[in-house]
Amino acid sequence: MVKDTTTESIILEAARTVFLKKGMAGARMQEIADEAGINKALLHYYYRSKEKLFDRILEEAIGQIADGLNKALEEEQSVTLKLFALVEVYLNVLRDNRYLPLFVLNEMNLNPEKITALIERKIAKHIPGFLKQVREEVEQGLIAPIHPMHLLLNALSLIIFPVAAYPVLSKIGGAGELPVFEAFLDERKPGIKQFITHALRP
Amino acid sequence: MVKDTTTESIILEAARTVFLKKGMAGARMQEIADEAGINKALLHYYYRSKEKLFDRILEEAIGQIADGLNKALEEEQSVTLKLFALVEVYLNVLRDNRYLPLFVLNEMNLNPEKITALIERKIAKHIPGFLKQVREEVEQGLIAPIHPMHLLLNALSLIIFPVAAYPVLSKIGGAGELPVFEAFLDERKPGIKQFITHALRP
DNA sequence: GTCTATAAGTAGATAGAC
DNA sequence: GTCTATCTACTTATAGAC
Repeated sequence: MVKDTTTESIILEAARTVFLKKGMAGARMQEIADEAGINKALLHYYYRSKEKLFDRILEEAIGQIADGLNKALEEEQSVTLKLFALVEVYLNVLRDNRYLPLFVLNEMNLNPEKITALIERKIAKHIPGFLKQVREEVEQGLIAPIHPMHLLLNALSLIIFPVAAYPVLSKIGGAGELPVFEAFLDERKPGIKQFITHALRP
Repeated sequence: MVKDTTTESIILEAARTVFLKKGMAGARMQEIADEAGINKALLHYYYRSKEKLFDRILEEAIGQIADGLNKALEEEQSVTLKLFALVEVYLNVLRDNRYLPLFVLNEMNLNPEKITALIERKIAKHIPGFLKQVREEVEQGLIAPIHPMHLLLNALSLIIFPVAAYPVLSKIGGAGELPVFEAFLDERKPGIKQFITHALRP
């Protein structure tokens, strides 16, 4: 993969870094310019306004989340294996984008209309099928009875929350300190899988 | 409970509403003044600066989280019942403060030093004891083997994430719509308890 | 395309009347 | 204590030289 070095992509990379960490309200065009090693005027030359630049980054972020969900749920597999795939896919994405969840959740609260438009068509492709599959496996006695939507929610919670909360968690760990971020994620993978597996035993 | 109607408490209530929803960077003193039905100058009369007012709200918010955790873990009960208590306590708090988790997580990312100082002494009182208890119950075969810290983390994830993500989740629900917020929380309580119970069966 | 300089608008904070 | 008016600093955005 050749790294893009055009001014435009350098700006996007810088905008990603700043917006993801600070959000729309907290980000400064000056900081993005500094991060990109250019000046403010050039940002406006490529993207007319802060909002347009932000929208670009936001759409990209939602795309990552949607892609992960769709990729994990589209394969023809058991419910358990689909959830395992979700663990793998998302934790790999989050390893390089630890601010992604908080960023999207935040902007959703501040600007529901904007995100709703982006999210509805991208996500939800494979969700109804997955929920149906859960109901079937429950009926067949393959997994313990559970509300399908809550199962998906539980899996997403176990995957995403610890990543988003890592900075806080590392402070309340008390005696048993939390390992550094990457090692922590490596621990979570089997931890989550085991927890889900146990919970779904019939 | 008699509602406090002093100017000071009216300001705090307004600041709570605005800061919790928009964060430090997104909040505007003018908006807080409007919400309180007073003017900007008066905010500065009571709290010298935006930051001082914000700090007051932040400390309060962290207090709520710490109190919930301590209250749930301090009783002399089994691991499972402590986690059940955590579900009850937190979901009751979050019912009236749905922005609480995102608010704290965000500000932690933006200003780690500030929160770290507040969090370390308040939280972590009962956590080491709880972790030890988990290890003991595992050894005694009362619950399935699990890493104590991950169990606590899993419980917190299942409780908090769906609340924080509710606005997004209600959009990706697809066919099976999510119920309104309060009803959703009522569903989560037994849902989480069941999931944890199943996962911990030896 | 990229820069410097600056305009225009906004937000936090203060002065001073009542 | 509470208000109106104002100051100062910051932020986005544009004009115009190179």
